[in-house]
Amino acid sequence: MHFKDLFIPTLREIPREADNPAYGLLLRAGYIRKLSSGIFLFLPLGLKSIKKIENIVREEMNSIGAQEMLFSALSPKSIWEESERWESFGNDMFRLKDRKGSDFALSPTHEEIVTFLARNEIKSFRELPQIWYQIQTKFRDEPRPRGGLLRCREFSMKDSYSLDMTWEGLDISYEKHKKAYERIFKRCGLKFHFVQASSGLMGGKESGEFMVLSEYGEDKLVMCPKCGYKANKEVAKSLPFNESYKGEEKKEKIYTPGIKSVSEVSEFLKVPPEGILKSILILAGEKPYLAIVRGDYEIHIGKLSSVLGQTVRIAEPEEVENTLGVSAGFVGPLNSKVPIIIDEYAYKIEGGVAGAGEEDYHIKGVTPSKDFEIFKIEDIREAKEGDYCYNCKEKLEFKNAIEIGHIFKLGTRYSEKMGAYFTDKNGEKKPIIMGSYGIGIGRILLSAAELYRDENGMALPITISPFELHIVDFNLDKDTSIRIEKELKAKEIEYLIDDRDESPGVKFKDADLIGIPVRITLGKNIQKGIADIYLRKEKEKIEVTLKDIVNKVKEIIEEKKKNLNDI
RNA sequence: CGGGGAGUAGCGCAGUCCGGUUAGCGCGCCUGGUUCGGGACCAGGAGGUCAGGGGUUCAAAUCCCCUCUCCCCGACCA
Repeated sequence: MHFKDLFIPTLREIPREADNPAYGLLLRAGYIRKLSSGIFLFLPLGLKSIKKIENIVREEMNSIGAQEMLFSALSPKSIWEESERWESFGNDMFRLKDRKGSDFALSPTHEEIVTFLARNEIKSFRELPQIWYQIQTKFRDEPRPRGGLLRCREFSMKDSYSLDMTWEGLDISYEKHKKAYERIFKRCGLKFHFVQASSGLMGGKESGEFMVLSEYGEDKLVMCPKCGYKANKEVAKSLPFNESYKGEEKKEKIYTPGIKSVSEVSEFLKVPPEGILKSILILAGEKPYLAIVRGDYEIHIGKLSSVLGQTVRIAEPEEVENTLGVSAGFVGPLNSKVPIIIDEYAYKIEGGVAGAGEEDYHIKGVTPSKDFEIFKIEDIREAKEGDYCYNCKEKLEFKNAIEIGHIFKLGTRYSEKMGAYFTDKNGEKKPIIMGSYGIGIGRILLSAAELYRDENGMALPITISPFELHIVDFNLDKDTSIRIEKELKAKEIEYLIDDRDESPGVKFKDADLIGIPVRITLGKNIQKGIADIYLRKEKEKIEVTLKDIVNKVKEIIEEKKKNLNDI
């Protein structure tokens, strides 16, 4: 391919909208353009990369027996009502009406659609298991799109769904996906981590995420450098960095007018935050609970949701007053009217401070293990910087990361709600056991750009680079160029030849920016029968005779591909 | 949804506070010439509803009101 024949609008400067370097590079290198917040156009180079990524995904999905399909982007309200997600997706779902006024969604994910297909078509255990996948555009009306391809409102995703008849079967499907994902990301040249994750809105039993470390990532990873424990902060278990609080156990009610927050109480009563029982009213559906954590921690809605088996939210101030008859800030666990879920470390407090459950009063000397009735003792606090590893007590590391893949064991949530049942060997009707597995295609590109960028541009892994070879041609000897091009074609090397009438500097700068991993320069050395090979990432220059150059390049390319593809 | 910032040529920006020639600069673009191993040089040139709408004024990029778009931060932790 000739540079002139491709639309590659490179930019000299970083567009102002680029909020992270990798995104800035993709814009500058002419891979993508933004149409609107969180909505992108893929230009020739970007599309070529995306297609290569998709093909790797396809190959690996097919290798585990997954079958490619294509579902619809539009979906009717009715199936979302069946799963009760028309509500729970809330504003994140793009909705529209057809001419008759019926409601539709631009699908943010496809569990409902798969379940619809499965319940209509899968009748017998003989038809199971199945793994179905597609590469499709998803739509999510993100409250705040950002980072270019990081968080989009319209984005391409590979999503697959496993249908099994047993829980053991689900475990196998999950493991298959995990292995396939590892191969996919390795072949795409990414350095990644597999971590425990939360299943959030999807619902389900177990889930794991594939993460690429990056300071621009939106997810927080918790990692133990010693034992290798890795988890998303949303589910991370940890040990508090300080000892459990022991205070005076004599109870004393203290007048604390207007003193509400932990920091205010801490200062006013001269008690450290870890000696304060922070009581927060949460609602699981209609049902209220009091969640208690140590004052130096935050409660974690996700963990609470999994403890209670349903989505919970923190009550509004008015709801607090209506339910407990006291304003937020003085809520306390003594004589609580609602069941108490206490964090395992708040439970260890002896003689701590809590709200008195009475306006403008706090109470000292509270010991959870003696003073009030407890519904559950659980880990419901958010891990924080400074905490120690639950397993080995090493200090945990907190790092930002980009989520590139997520695998879930869904279980029977969708099949039961939507009626996807099969008949087993014994003639019994059973819900299909499902799994759901996603990969963000665009995020792979962005992550690669992030991982392999330098001050001049990027150096994409050869497997996902739009081309394998970039030729900077100074047009000094047409015959040689033509001959080399012929040879490249014969050897099936994907090349981009820059024979534009531009100054050398411009061509080199563009080549560095675009990031094709192998380059040859056809310049002055041609007269001596020599051309230069330059390895973009390694920044190595090799001089080779014109006679051997194509063979040498082929060798390098094959070597690079082998390193990534051999698993 | 709340708060902050921004919108001026394809891109990056100045000008706006304090209204007043023909709205500038760098890069890019076009023409001609010279160059040609790291974003070349010379000469000439094109390109603007100053986000949109309304208002104030003799006069608005500049002041006021409304709308749209984009970016950043936050979103109930008592």
